[in-house]
Amino acid sequence: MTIIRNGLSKAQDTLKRKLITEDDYNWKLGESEEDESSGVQVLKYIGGFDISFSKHHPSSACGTLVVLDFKTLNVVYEDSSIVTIDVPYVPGFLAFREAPVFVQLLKKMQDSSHSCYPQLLMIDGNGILHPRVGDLMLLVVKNGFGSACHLGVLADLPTIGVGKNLHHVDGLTNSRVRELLEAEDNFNVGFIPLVGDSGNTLGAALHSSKGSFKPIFVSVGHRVSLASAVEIVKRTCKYRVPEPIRQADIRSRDYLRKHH
DNA sequence: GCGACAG
DNA sequence: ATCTTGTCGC
Repeated sequence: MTIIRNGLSKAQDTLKRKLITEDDYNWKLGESEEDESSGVQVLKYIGGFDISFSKHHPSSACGTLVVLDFKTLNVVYEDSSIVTIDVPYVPGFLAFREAPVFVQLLKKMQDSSHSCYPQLLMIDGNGILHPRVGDLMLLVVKNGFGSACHLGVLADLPTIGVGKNLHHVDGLTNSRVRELLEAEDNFNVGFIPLVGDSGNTLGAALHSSKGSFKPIFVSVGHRVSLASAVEIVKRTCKYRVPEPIRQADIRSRDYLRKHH
């Protein structure tokens, strides 16, 4: 197992060299006034990706890519694919299971020059809120490289990582996060920065919808800042899980049920 | 040594 | 991730 982890870590480090953790895109969030009429690009198409697995066939799964209209949150594109996944799940290396299907679905959309190709993707898993994988050429590793980072680099698209559970890393534990959330002295507008023992801000915990005490964990995937990521996630939450991910989740499960 | 460990 | 019914509440 340790030999496997070493190989996966090395592959992760290679991709990590391309990671960008700041805003790097040519559109805006389309606040109100200066929208489309002013000529600037506005964020319109947000993609969501998820995989569901079969109960009796653990190696067969369904990957689903959806695209939603940022403003209406309507699903404007959907594509699912049944695949065989033999790569085992190893904590810290989730992306290696998801990457093949993800790339296949995205490439299909790209090749067909679809009009609603996503400007940004939301991934169910973490971004830089992820365990260290070792030093990178003597450089200090400032953050991890979760599946949202991994898929973002592969697609060369901005990505946001959204976890439903906390992956304990850099001293961040459920009890620690609970303390931070309860100590709402930081009456931040709904989210708490997650600062690890290293002093780095790895993500944010936020109560995304009214009826959920359980937070979601947002972190930078690729080519977006944490501030932008949080803002975008907030705007796409009708329920606890942001719509792009929720829709991909629901539809991948449905598709798998119908076709297996 | 033991437990923890995204989906 | 997946195994799973009802149930309490807005």
